[in-house]
Amino acid sequence: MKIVTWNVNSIRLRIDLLERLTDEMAPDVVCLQETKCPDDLFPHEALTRLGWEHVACHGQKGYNGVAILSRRPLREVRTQAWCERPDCRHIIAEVDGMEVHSLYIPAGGDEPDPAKNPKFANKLRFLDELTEWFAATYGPRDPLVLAGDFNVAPLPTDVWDHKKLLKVVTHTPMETTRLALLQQTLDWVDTTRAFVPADEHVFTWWSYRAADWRGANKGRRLDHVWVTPALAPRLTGWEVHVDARDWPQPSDHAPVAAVLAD
DNA sequence: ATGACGATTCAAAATCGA
Repeated sequence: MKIVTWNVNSIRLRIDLLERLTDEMAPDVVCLQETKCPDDLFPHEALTRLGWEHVACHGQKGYNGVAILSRRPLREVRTQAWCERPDCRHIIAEVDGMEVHSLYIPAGGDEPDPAKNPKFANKLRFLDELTEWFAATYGPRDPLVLAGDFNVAPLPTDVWDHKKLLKVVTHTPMETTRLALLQQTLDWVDTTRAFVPADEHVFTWWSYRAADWRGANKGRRLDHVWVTPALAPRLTGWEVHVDARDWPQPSDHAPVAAVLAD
């Protein structure tokens, strides 16, 4: 069972890249973020042609949007709203005895000060609400997968320069401490870091503004697949499909995979 | 320090991303 998460940055614009992802990564489940597509315009027919017969989507016009694509049937599809906002950022479905969550945590704007920047305040509240909800709703023995664009780079090696980014949104202590609290709720296993030592850099996002993204390599690890301890013994592999950042008209995020034994 | 890019939207310039 291979689970991929990808911030696609427009599902309609990048449907051909989703075909390439399907071919090159051969996932069983794909969690998408930033689909930027209302549900009535979601490209179901194109996805069916790619073999994605089971699709759950939760989208709106222009912004946000999440989806789950699956080879096998999805059950109990539902969505979650946060911070009393209409944003489409969280969809949940059961597949093969697991509950899969596709999650898009807010970016948070530029200024990392909740008193000055309402978007950053909203991001912190979003993280706090998630933490309270997971702690109240589930236990570590529930078989859960939490995958998505968390918009937080938790470890010093999850950014290209830890010191330079401490005051940059995605890597501030206000965000990383909150993400750590979320991780503690169910003793979530960060699947990429189950394989890559904490002193090694891993990135999943590179800005569109870099002239030479690969050469400069000023990346951040914003995309994550977490599993509960119930699923952790089945974890057998990981991948960041970095080459996807070089596909024609790419997303600025690379797909991230976790592999679980069947 | 600024801007660099890219997607979307009542279709031109603004907003958002991170």
